[in-house]
Amino acid sequence: MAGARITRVILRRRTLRYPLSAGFAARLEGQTVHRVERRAKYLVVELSSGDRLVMHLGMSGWFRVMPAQLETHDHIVFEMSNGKVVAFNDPRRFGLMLVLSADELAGYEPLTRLGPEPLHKTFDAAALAAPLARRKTSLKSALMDQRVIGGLGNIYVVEALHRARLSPKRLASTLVTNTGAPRPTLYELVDAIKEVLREAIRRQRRTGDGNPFRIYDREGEPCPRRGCRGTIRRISQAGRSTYYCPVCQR
DNA sequence: ATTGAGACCTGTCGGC
DNA sequence: TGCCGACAGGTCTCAA
Repeated sequence: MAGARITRVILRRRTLRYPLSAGFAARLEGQTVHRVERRAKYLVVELSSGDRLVMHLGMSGWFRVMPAQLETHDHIVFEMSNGKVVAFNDPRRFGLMLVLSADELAGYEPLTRLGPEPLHKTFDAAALAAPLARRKTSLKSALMDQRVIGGLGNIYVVEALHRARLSPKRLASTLVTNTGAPRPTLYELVDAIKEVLREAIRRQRRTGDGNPFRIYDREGEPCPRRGCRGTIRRISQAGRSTYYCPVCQR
């Protein structure tokens, strides 16, 4: 899409998580896409008009480029001046699309509230220490909070905690000393978070052949850590499934 | 102010 | 085969 003009927007469904605003398509048609950026789990498309198209995939949203044919849940279709057709497919309709002016974007709370980007150069143990110290909840729940760190979801929190050998049930504040300094385990967690994300980006997609994760959705399987004899367990935390090894994650 | 539960939707899967 | 409940990658709102 970047560099091309949006020639037509087809709304096959006018409501995703929210109803699309009146004039949604009109504000997009005729605009050239200057760039496509990402902030946490939000996609932000900068248009020649100065407007921004903000999108979120929710749970089940994804894009197909040049689909052979449109399917049931292809709710929004972008036709581009370079001939590309991009379809947004989202069965559960937890996804989101809206057009904001630059000013509106700057004040858009879901974005302004977000915590730091885990792959940004300045993200480190010190950046996590303060928000974790304040929390009275589990480490798992704290990392799921987008104000603490922007862009980690259930799968990658689970994977990072296993890699860092940290129990998801541990109190978030136990990774920080009483003077507010990161404990050694917090440095390991930060490294683990960066690793799981970089690996996921390298892999490009969740599904290829089977489950690509070490822990996620592997209840009952042996812990993959070398030398560990534990069995992966599934528990529920704040309504979400957590997978972990009770033997090596402490 | 923080936290967890429930809601929003549809599809899939396992058990009976 | 068919039905039913549980569960799914996220976020918002609400009550405690």
